[in-house]
Amino acid sequence: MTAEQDAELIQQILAGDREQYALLMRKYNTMLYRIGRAYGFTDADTEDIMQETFIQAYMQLHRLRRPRAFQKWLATIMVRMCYQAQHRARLTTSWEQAPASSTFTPNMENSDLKHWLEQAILQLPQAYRIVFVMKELNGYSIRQIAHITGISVINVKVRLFRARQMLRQILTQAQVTDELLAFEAPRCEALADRVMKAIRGAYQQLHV
DNA sequence: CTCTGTATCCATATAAGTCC
DNA sequence: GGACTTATATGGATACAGAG
Repeated sequence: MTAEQDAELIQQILAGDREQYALLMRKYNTMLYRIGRAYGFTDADTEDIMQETFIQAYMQLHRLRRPRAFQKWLATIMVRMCYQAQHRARLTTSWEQAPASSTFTPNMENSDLKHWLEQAILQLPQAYRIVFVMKELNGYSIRQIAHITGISVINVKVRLFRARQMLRQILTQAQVTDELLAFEAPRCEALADRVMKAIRGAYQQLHV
C-alpha cells in the first residue's frame, strides 16, 4: 500500500466510511509496535499506547493537511504518546534488564534466532535502539527519524552508526526480517477491533 | 575515562539540465 | 529519445569537544 493509497483511504474515512480505518491500522500496527518496544515499553504497555495512538490519530484525522504523509504523522503521534507514557510512569521493563546475550549458534532454530536477534536489539541503549528500529525495521529515512524524534540529523546518523557498531559482532549471520518485533496477526486484528469499537462508540455519542 | 553530540569529509544515488 | 554532465540529497565514517 502506497502513500497514495493511504491518502485515498483517508479521503474515504473522512467522507464517512469509518471502517476503512481498520485497513490503515492493520498496515501500521507493526510499525507502531516496534516504536513502542524500542522505547522500552513492555508488550502490553506498547499495545495500550498503540490503541491510544490510533484513537488519537482518528480523532485528529481531519486536521492532517498532507494525507500522503500519514505514516510519518502517525509515527510522530506514537512517539509523542511514548514520551507522555514515560513521563506518567518511569517504567522499568524486562527489556531494560535483559540479560547479556547468549552466544550465537548458527544452526539455531528460526524461532530461537528471531528471539535472539530481538534480544540483541533490545540490549541496545534506548537512544540507539529507537533510531535503529525506526531505520532498519520501519524503513524511515534519517531525515524523517530526526523530525519524528526531535533530534538532529547528524545525531541520528551517529546513533545509527554506533548502534550498528554495537550489533555488528552478533548480527553477522542474519538479515533483519519483517518478522522481527512484528505485531502478530491475531493481536493486530484484536487491536483493530478494539479501536474501531471505541471510534464507533465515540461517533454514536456525538451523533445521537 | 566514558558517553554523547557536532562538524566535516567522502561516496553513492537521484534529479535536472544540456547537447547531439 | 538517449547519452552525458552537473547539482543536490542522502547516508557512512571519523575526529574532535564538552559534560559528567
